[in-house]
Amino acid sequence: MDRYDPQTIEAKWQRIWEESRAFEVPNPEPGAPRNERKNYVLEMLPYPSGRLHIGHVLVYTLGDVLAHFYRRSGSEVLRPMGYDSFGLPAENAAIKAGEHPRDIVERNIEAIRRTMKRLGWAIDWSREFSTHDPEYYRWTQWLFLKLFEAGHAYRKAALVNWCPNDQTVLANEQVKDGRCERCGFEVEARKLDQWFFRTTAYADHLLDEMKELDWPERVLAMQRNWIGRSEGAEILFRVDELDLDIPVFTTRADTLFGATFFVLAPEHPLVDRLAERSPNGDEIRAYVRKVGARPVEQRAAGTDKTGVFTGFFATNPVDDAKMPIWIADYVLMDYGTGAIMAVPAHDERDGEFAKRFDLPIKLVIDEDGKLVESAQFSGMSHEEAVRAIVEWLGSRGRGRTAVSYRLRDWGFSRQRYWGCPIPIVYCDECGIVSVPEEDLPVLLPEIEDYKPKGIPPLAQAEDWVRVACPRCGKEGSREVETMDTFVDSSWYFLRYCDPLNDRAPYDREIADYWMPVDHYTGGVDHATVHMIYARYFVKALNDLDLLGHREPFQRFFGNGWVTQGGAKISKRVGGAATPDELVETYGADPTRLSILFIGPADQDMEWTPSGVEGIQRFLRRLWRVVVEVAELPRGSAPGAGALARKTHQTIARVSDDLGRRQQFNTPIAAVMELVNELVKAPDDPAAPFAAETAVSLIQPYAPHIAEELWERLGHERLWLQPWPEADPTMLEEDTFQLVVQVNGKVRDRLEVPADLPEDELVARAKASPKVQAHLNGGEIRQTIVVPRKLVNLVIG
RNA sequence: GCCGAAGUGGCGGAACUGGUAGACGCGCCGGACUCAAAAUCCGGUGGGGGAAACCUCGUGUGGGUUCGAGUCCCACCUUCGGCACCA
Repeated sequence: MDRYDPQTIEAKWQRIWEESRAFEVPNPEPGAPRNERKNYVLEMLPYPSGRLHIGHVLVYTLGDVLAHFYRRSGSEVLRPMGYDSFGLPAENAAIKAGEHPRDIVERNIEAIRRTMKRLGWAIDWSREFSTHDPEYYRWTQWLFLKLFEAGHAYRKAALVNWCPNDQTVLANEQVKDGRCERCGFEVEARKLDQWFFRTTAYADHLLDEMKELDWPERVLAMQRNWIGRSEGAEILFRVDELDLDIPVFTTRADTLFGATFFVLAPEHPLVDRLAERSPNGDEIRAYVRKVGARPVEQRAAGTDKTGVFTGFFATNPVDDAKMPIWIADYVLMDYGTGAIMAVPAHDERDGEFAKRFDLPIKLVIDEDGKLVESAQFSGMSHEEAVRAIVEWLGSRGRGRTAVSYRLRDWGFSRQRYWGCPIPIVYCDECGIVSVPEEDLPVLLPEIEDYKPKGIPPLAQAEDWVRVACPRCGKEGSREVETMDTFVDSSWYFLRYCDPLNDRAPYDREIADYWMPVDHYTGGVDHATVHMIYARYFVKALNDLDLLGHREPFQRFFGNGWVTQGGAKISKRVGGAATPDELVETYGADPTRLSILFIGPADQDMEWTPSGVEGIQRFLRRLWRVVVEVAELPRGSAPGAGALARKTHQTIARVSDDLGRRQQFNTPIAAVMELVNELVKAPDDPAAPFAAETAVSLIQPYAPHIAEELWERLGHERLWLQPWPEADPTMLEEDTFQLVVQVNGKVRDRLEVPADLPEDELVARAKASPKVQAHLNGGEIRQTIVVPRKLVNLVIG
């Protein structure tokens, strides 16, 4: 008998799958009815700034298991793959290596593809693309133009992180403790005109439409936090000297009588006017200039509060008290209205500020949470008072209920080279002009030096920048900023539906057929940014009538982190085993099984080689026993013995775990149990059935060995075989172990026929000598019978 | 501070709707095969007591509901994750 040799059989079956294009799936014919059996299985696409690591093996194997399971269960499965190949990490790696980012990225893609094929993942390779392909980003640009023309994309001045030493804009991730990650210089804030998508316009849609999603609660909670909807009121405060009203957002209208001063954000539009008319205008201007140079992220909590008095007063609408107006950087311009009423007694930050500048503190809520010193509202609870005060203000035209969000508009300009060019021309006459559709793609130009230095690198490509205005024909200049890579990944799942389309990003009918993604898998670290943006994109496209769906990802599975030696694996950690090394050492099937066997895939896990060794033992056992069974003469029907029942039970368990429970470790244990039983009884009439079933059930996890053994059992193309179905009548044993409890404690276990009536169960329970000993002749007050489980005798 | 998830043997983890706690695997112990080793196979393996039958304790802590709680309820502790000068 030959031994299990993973390398040989894996190469064999990978060649067969490739030659037969086993996992390609055709698109529907035009006009085809919607297929209820379609199933779009997708995992987040890899970022090719490096090679694959064990974390990828987990995600893509998990997707693979589902794809095989759903396909064999009768679904038409779409499972594509691509590469998120634009972006900063690739560009930084390129700068470091002195190479072109394209060369680095394409070399990595080659290596990643090879690794993916060695792991035997069942991917439809005919749909593969990279986001840096002009044929892809052409359509990224096209979609941008649609959004721009519909008013979803706009330009406004916004602060960026600026490193004065490197003369460049830094992404937030490149700023550590207020300093440039590379050179250590203190980061400054600079105001730049930049591109934004109006994600805030979708805040309520993003929130409300989450209800339809089949996502883990923790991920939904993350998105809710990120959107940060809070309900409160907008209240107008009068400034008599300036003859104007300043609106304020508050969730604590009940504390209005405790407001003792008023604060504006340094960027508030009224600040200039106040400075102009104020005796200490110079001081105000100096303060605003000073704090304005600090990035908003650096105005951190915990540091001493700073501020400046303007000399003006606002009037409290409830009691006409005069409140001094201050300017302080603890108030943020981009939340609420950029102005607050300060209630030092009941707000920690206002309290700190009041102590620092010796401002009055007025208590308006007592220990019982009731209002005091609040005129006719005194004695009310928090909820009552909020409602009553806002109503009172409303009747005088001084306030109304309002909602505020933490979510910001998505700033997607990047002052970098390696990204999708923004198809816009600036013209002195016409302003901001779209590049006409027929001129797409706007190709990323080749430039000498793409290192960042003060101006965006694309500005160096002068011939490229100078271009005739598409509208008036006079000389204009191209947009030199590029798009955030999250734009690329906000619609890639649509392109997979129709990746070769050269007339549109996708055919609407085809996208509507495959979408939404039925099963999305990826790291929870992308649960907010990427998955909020993708949801926003799909909703916006839906509103533009470019798509028939409003959500991209119906079901989401957030996989855990894989650690090795305690370190989180994101890049290649020294000493960590790579997927290629694992495949060479153990084989693809053992690697795939062991990563999913460690534990629940949605929790963090530690990868250790000892796990693979256990899996290898299991696969060798499987191999031996199946080959042994295959060589025996084919006997009679499986019958209804213990092994046949165990086999049906295993089918039911594995199917339920994969389909309903989304549990990926326990099916492996279930098949191991079955194989253990089979090893004990290879001569059982049900042995061939058990062997075939074990092979069939393990196929999604270990497709190579499964295919090889399937062939040896005299069949072919297991990957096309229907998923096994359990016979419900075979799931129950004809006897069961009756648990007998006395006062809830297990005292005996009796093997009894399954069809025994209840009174007989009780009779047998009482007859047990062990039970007798514990009954002690006492009177039985209550008898509980759980059919097919237990009898509990309660004595006094 | 607000929101969310999780605490079970030496280890990773099972136990789905309240009903035999510890499936499966790792490790460890003992045995078989072997000149020996590897591989493989068989048996054992939560703590305490007992020669044994068996008894007893046991799922982060303290209460509660229930005939019965790892599972439900209340309070607390710890760990991890998200948000956070967000008014």
